[in-house]
Amino acid sequence: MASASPVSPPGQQAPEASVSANGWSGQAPAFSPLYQQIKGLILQSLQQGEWKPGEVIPSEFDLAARFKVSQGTVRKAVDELAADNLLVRRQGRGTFVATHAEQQIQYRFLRLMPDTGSVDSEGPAQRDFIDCRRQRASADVARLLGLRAGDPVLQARRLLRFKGVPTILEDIWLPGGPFKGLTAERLSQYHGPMYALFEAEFGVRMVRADEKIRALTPDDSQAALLEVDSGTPLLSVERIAYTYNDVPMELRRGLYRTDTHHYRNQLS
Amino acid sequence: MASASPVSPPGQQAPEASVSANGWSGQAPAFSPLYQQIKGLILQSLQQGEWKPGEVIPSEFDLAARFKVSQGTVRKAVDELAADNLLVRRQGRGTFVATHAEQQIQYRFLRLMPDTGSVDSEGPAQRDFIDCRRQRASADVARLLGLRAGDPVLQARRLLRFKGVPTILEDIWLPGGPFKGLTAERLSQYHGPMYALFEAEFGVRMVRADEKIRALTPDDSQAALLEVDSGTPLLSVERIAYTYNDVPMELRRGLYRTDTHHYRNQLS
DNA sequence: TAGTGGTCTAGACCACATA
DNA sequence: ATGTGGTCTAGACCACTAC
Repeated sequence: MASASPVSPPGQQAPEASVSANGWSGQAPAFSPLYQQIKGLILQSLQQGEWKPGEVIPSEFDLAARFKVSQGTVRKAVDELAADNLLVRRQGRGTFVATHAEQQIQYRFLRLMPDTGSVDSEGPAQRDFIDCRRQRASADVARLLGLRAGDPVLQARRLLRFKGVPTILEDIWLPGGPFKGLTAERLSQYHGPMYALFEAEFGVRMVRADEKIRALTPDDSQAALLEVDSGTPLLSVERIAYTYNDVPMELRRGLYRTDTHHYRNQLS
Repeated sequence: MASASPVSPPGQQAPEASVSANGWSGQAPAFSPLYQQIKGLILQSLQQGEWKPGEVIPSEFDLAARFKVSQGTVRKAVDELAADNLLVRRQGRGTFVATHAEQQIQYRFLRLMPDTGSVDSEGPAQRDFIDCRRQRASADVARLLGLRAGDPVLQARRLLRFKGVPTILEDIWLPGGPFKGLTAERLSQYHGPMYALFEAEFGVRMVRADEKIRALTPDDSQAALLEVDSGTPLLSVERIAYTYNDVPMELRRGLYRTDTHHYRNQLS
């Protein structure tokens, strides 16, 4: 098997460093540090599913041999991928592909916290799927998901209750292609983080997300579902979740009650 | 001058590694990696003002000599401090102490963005100080600032306008001790980030902050100042800003209009 | 030209996990 | 006992900045 080999960077003390021409197909900077190239190659393997979420990846020495670089260079690449939350290092055990499943934190991307007590103390959320159907993307949904208006999308609405109190009402849009075969039944049967289901059954891994937060008052149907009256101010959270290479894979519009919870953010 | 020297970690190939006893005064883990100890020592120097915001710190080799470790170990310590935004590396020039002044980003901790256009395109905010006075800390302000109820605090209220539109109304509480001598005049005269003023005149550097976000409707006076009617939902942002060692130094309660702006957050 | 941070390598030893 | 990641060192060379 032909093992991948990084572009030789200019003038390091490489034993058999060769011509400076490189084989880039993209328009990225012609020369990037070796460890960045290795990072890219590992990313590619992750993307292609060579190692699945939750699995170990080869040891640093194995990767170093495969890519024909030193272990220290692989280490730096892996360090960055770990800092990006794509890999998780565990001393003595190995390096693992990050996953939304089997995690301490139930919802990695959910920033809503109870005002008193901890996330664990309120126990698992009760989730009711209200609706799930196939439809055609509206102009704005298409734009946010990188589709064309009219492309097939899945739309779902669900309500999350904490300690019985309806707290989050979410509308979710997924591109039809990658999620072909997803049904309302499957969604409501599944217990565990939605993103873990996406990983396991559709090979779609959400690696980062952007949120835009506003305050607004709900319409009548939203108010009824959240059991508040229609003048109650709520947090509106629009999330776009991305898989590798900044490809948008989910649009989520949530309404959060903030009478007993708050959205927490850490700045630095 | 006696140069600081880190504790010898157990069993590395240190030429003159000595007894395993160490001189820790705190209750931190008895043995931490060398680079963590170096990080602590650098942090201490930052804290004591040995290098001021915006200044260069000594080169990695100089620090290595001072602490009697290798340059690579200093590098790892500095890397972490740079990752924490306490230091800024600039290739070819040196490593600098991070500052809230002289930065591209006007407000490092402000997450409110215009819905259309960029932060720059709307120009600098117009800032009106409405109020600034010395008072005694209420129970909850004291708790959040780590003071006792009744301790002296400074309280200020200001309004930020973007393109003339009143958008942010903030109440700010500062502990009286560290900010002794701060006056309403000084605040309103100063043009530039508030945290830069704190650095320059009081030696207080804000290094991180926590925010709790809610939706609510304003009271009449708040509504009047923001020029909205009192049923308008607004974002409530409670920020606690910390200096080194997680010491709280500011409490800020902001009301944000989100009709033309939104709060942006990036998850990963 | 000199000095800084940035990259890459190589080798030693440690801490931790598993069998 | 073996293998993993974690720490530490040492030295070479590169890229950028300033003088």
